[in-house]
Amino acid sequence: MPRRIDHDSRRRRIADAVCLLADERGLEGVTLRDVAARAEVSMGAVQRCFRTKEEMLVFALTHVGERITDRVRARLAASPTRSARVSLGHTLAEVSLLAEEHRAEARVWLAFVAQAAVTPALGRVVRGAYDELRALLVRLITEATDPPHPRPEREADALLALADGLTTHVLIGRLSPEAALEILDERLTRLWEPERPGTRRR
Amino acid sequence: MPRRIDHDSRRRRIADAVCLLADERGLEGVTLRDVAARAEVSMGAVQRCFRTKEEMLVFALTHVGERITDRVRARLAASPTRSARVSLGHTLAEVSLLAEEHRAEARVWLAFVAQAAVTPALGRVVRGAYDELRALLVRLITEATDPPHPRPEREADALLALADGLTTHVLIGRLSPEAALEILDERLTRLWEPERPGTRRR
DNA sequence: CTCGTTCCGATGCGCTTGCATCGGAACAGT
DNA sequence: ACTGTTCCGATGCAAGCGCATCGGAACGAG
Repeated sequence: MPRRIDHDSRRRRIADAVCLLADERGLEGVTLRDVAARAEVSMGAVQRCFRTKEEMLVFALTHVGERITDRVRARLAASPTRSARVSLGHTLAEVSLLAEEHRAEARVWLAFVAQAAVTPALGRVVRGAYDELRALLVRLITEATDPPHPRPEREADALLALADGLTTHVLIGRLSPEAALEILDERLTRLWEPERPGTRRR
Repeated sequence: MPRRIDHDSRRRRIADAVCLLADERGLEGVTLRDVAARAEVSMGAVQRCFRTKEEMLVFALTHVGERITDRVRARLAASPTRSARVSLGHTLAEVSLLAEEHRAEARVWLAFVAQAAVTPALGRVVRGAYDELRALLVRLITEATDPPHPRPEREADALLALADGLTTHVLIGRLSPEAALEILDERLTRLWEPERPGTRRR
């Protein structure tokens, strides 16, 4: 048997390097050479781990996606005693990557999402991550409302889109994280208001 | 005097070519040569119009941004008789670029926004476009609500972020344009409901 | 120790990139 | 017709790209 190398850890290491570079210069700034340098491995090692650049990007994207969804789940599991409303709020804040220390992750995610709109392979991964988050939100919404929300899926889609948009606007410097949190919170508050069409309309 | 060339129209022609390519392959697929070919001019012409590639991208981004804001304004001006609620709805739908024929524009915008998070020059342009749209929304919200909305700016930010997020999710194939419209519409309906905290909360 | 196998660093190839250069085409004024 | 000015197509260049190749290092089994 030949020498033992932990491929998985190396792949993760490379994925982290991809994220670092994508955060600094965007996805187009990610080249095999620079990735290898950042991961402190040779180009040959990178090529052994991933047959093509796209394969590497897909892996890195999956890696980030899992890190995010895992963190969201963990945060949820860590405080099961809170009210459903608070859980939902914390979950959404986590999804929005508003914390300062996750800003880089948010930039990377945004870069990947944009590319995912034109690269099918990336699109599948991105959709997978969102599907997972949505399922989680659906569950939270159902648990949190009494009587149960009539369309938790629709509500989850709305919240997910809002969180995403807020992240983007924070990233381009148009919104402060605090403002984004406020908006998210206000939106959640309305979740517990019954619909009353026909009032105060011009 | 030398031969007369309409620089502005050529610049716009080149900007359109940039958008076409960005739509197909993302921003990294935009190269000077391909742009020149798509615009059916020589590379020399492109270089004469824009000193650097970044200058070209900034111009193209500005071009798209103006096209979008202009269209939104036009749609608003074209039907001043409608109720404020309807105007707001149409405006937001336009901002979200949900119409099939604007899908390409949406992809281009998303690509630029993602890059804007790491390229200051692009960031300024993107922020400018959003500022304009926000001002417009603030005005519409103020006009549409009675009594006047207490924080129209915050509301405008929320709507803008939601519209943006919805656009993104439509682009990656997670939401149908119809679903996005529904979410937008429901969100608008709630604009006319008074806040009633404390009800039906678990 | 000697294989047999697995791994990878170095190197190079073919191509593309953004950008600089420049000779000459295209005109307006005289 | 000549000149002066403005423009641009073609070409070249250094750098960087993704990827293929391969000799030898590293190690376990016998």
